[in-house]
Amino acid sequence: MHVDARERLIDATTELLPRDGYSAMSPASIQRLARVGQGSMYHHFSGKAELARAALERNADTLMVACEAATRGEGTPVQRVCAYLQRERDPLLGCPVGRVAQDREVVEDERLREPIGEMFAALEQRIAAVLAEDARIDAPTELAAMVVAVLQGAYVLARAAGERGPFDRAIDGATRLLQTIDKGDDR
Amino acid sequence: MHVDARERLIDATTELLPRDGYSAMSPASIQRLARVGQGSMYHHFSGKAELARAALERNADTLMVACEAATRGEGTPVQRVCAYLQRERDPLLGCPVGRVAQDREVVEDERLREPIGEMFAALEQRIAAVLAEDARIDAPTELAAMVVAVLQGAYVLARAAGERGPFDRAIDGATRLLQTIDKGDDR
DNA sequence: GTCTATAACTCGATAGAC
DNA sequence: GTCTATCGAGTTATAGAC
Repeated sequence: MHVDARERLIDATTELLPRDGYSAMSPASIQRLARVGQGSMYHHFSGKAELARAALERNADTLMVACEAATRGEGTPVQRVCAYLQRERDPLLGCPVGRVAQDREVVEDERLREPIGEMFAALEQRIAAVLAEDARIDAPTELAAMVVAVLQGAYVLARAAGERGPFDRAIDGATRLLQTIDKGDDR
Repeated sequence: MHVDARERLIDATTELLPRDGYSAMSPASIQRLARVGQGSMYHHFSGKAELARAALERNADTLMVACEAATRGEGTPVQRVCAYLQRERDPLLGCPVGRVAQDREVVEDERLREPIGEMFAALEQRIAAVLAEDARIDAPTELAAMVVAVLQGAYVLARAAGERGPFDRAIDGATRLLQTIDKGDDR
C-alpha cells in the first residue's frame, strides 16, 4: 500500500510543526521526512505557508475530536471537563497547535492564524457548553477560557523548565479547584 | 545625558524579544533600534545569544519585582494573588519572558532556557508562599502553578485569536474560581 | 509529477581599517 | 570602541530538463 506524495507531505508537516514551530521548520526537513523531492512539494503546494495551513487544520481537527470524546463520557459536567484536562499529553513537545501560536510569522499571516484561532474558540465553546449543563455553575464561558488557558500555559511552563513537573502541577491545581465547585448530584 | 552602547543594546533587545521572539530577532534589527553599529555590538557581546540572555534576565527581574509588589498589598492571600492576576498587561504583545519559551532554539540552549525556567519557578514559589499563609487552602503549590499557567496560556489564546477577549475571559474565570475558596476572614 | 540546479536573499559572525 | 566590507551557510522559491 502506498500513499501519494501530497498526503505524505501533510503527514510530515503535521509531525514537524509541533517539534520545530513554523519559522524554524524548513521545507528541506519536510521533504526529507516525507521522502519527497523539492519540485514535487512545490507542485502540490504553493509553498511552506499553504502546506503548514493544511497541517494545522488537520492537527486542530484531531484535538477537537479528542476534546469532544473526553467530555462525552460519564459523570458530572465538571468531572467530564476534568477528564479532558487529565488526558495523556507530551508536555515537553508542546501542543500540536498552540505550539506555533506564539510565532510572529504565524500571528501576522491571517491564513495561518485563522485555523489556530478557530480551534481555540471551538474548544472554549465546547467546554463552556458542557459546564453550562450544570445550571448552578456561573460564568461557564469564563471558566472554559480558563481551562483552555491552563493547558496552553502548562505547556509553556514545562518547556521553560525542561521537565514536565510544572505541567502536572498546573493541571492538578486546576482540577482540584474545579472539583470544589462540583456538587456532583445531577446524574 | 547619554547612555553607553552596551546599555542601549540591552534596552533594545529587551524591547525586541517579546515582539519578535528569539529566532526571528535579528542582530541587524537590534543594532538599528539601539543606534549601534555591527562591530560595536560584537565588541560588547559574543553574539546574539549572550545579548538575549542579558535582556531575558532583565525582563525576568522586572516581572518578579512586579509580582512581589502586587502580592504584598492588602487583603487575604487569595485577594492578593487575584490582584496579581488582574495586573495591567498587553495580551497581544505576549509575556516579555514566556513569549520566547516556545522557541526551539531557546529551549535547546541551556544558557537561554535557564533564566526563563528560573523566573517561572520563582513566580510559582512566591505565589505558593502567599497562598500558604491561609492554612485552610490545600495544595497551594498546585494552585500556584495553575495561576502562572493561566497567565501564560491567556497570552497564547489572545495571540491566536488576534484580540484580547480570550485573555480577559481566562483571567476572569481564574479569579472567580479562586475567590470561591476564599473565606476572607483572616485579616 | 518528479528531478536537479540555482537564483535571490537573509542570517549570524568575522576581518581589518581607523 | 566603532566603522565597513565580506564570509559561509542556510533560507524559500523558481527554472527547466525529463
